Amino acid sequence: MPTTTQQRTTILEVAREARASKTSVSRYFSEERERLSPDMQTRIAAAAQRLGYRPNRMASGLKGGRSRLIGMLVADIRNPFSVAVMHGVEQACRERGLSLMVCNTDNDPAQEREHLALLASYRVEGLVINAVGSPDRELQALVEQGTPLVLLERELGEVEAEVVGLDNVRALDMALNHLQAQGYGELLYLSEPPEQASPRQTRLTRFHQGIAARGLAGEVHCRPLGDTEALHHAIGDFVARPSTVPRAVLCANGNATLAATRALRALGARLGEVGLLGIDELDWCELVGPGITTLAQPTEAIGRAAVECLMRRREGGGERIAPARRVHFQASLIPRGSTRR
Amino acid sequence: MPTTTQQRTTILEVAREARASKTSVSRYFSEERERLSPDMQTRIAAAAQRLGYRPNRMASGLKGGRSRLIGMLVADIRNPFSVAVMHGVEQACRERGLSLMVCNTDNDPAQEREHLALLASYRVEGLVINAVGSPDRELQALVEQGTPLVLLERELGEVEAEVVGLDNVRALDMALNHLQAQGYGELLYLSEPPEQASPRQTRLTRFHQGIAARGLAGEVHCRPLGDTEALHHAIGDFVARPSTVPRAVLCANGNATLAATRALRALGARLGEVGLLGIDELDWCELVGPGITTLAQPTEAIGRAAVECLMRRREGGGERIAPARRVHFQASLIPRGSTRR
DNA sequence: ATCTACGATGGGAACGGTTCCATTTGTAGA
DNA sequence: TCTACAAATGGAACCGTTCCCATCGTAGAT
Repeated sequence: MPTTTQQRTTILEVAREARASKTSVSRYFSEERERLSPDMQTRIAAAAQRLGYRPNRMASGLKGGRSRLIGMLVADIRNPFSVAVMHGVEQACRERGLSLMVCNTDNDPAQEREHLALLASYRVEGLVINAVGSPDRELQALVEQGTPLVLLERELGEVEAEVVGLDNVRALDMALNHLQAQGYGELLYLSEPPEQASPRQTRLTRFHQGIAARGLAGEVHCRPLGDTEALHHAIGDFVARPSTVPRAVLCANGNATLAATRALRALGARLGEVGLLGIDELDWCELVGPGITTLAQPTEAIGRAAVECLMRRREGGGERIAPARRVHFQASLIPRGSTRR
Repeated sequence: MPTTTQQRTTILEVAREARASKTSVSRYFSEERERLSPDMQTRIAAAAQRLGYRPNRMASGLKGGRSRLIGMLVADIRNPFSVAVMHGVEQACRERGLSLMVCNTDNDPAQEREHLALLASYRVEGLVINAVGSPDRELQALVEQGTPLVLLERELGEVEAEVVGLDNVRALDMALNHLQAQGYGELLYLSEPPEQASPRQTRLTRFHQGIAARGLAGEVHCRPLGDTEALHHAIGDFVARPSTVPRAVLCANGNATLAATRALRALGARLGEVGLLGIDELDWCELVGPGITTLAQPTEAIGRAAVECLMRRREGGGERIAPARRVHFQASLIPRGSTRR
């Protein structure tokens, strides 16, 4: 009883069926379809339909052909923000007839390198990167290979690539303005440890500048969020300290907001009495206590913009004229009860 | 000024550098490494290292060789449950030296077909599928082509493939037992419209059986969750209706839990007084009000199991002996304040 | 009428691997 | 000493495309 491992139809079979050469069939499935006579086109279409032909991407990827594939490297797939951006990327790709291949690096620089190499070997036509580490070498190789790159949020060393992301400076200003307007005078800034040139770094710096400019008191807790003990301790101290000025916690991203909310809950703090403002809007922010005030990022727009940059680059072809640019998006404030006293 | 489109190193260059044939180099990077003499191995390793060689997956995938690629089709990437499973899949893949290519279908059957074809054209060695529609034809083609399939949760028509997922019957029993034990006597079951053979269907059926067996009163709301108005109306009615028996809402998945929480909040209902139990554990369930009781799925385990099935199938090769199996996982109850009166 | 140009098509050499099969060499058994 | 066999290695065909270049008409220019 032979296993019917039916072979997929190849371009050659279609060619035979359509009484054409494989070159013509190849053309039909590429950008050069119009170069074929109408008669030829219908013949090929019919034959391909009849045989259920689909070009083998492996083969075409091999011989320099366009892969119609975009790669995306995500640092943490479990972060809703990343997923939302990814969704925007996806939609933009679909509209252009591109497919998206997503790799998650799980915040591990080693895996980042690994996956970058993988994507390169698939000859992706463009790459959207949300980096953890600094895989400069790999990225430089990709650039030299001619692959357009777009970095999310984070600029990387020497690599010549556009950066798409939030206008972090203005976002922090918005947050501080709001907190000050609501009467909070002592702030605790909560962030994961900022690496070099990351948005975390930008936000942190602006926090310092911002409180100085406004005459607010502020302190900072930058530890891995996994260290719950340190976190609870820090927040507990901050909340319990005797003072006449209302206090608020400012969270640098969604994970920080989650951690802070947990800590405040454990401490029995009333939201609003202790202010809480988070960067990144999440499903549940409206549901906790009086609602958590957030600064929402236009995630879909960021994703779409990334793909647009990619495409623009690709058109530009070898031209190295366009210098690496930064595309900034504005956050929008969603005020809720957690910053109302 | 020529663009330095530096070529990637090929197997041939490594072979030259190592004073070996490309066959040997190929062997070194495949399962047959031990067939090479120790001396040869070190030479090749050194050369590859020196030149930064990485095999081109496109090329190897072409000539019958294994692509070392697993595909995953996700119905809704924004669903945290899907992402969690995906994370399990990813880890299992990594441990086996496989790469994972993820496609999101955004709950659109058309895209589902499209992406399935795409993955097929990349000659993936296995496919983990979280289906929306019923792309039987495409799946059947893949099966005949010899690609191992694993379906998440959902069984599909004729397709011969393993199914990995929750033991929905027992999960519902657990939920009902808990609610009854906590004294809730009238239940509202909230679900998105169940399609054929979906886990939603299984859960719904068991709900009906379960309340009958326990002598509970129950009703069902199965509408798209996007229809907020209908939802609020239904929950409002349920809550406001005069009755002496405590009432609870049972949510069929994470999305339903979110929608129900919003509705209850809008209605000003106190959680616990009106019971709430959701299937799927989410980050925020512990944070809302007195905490929301959930039935957690072992998401990572499900993901890992899916990959294991795939690999087992692949070993089995042409053997069609092993019939399509179902791998069941047990949910675990996380009791919180939303089911405490 | 001849030349040129261009549009439509096809032939065949890559692309970078894998794999079948042949060759070389070392060694144990007869 | 001869044979047999296994281990180590290399040569070359092949996988399914794309792309360069050649071919063949035919229409417009000279």
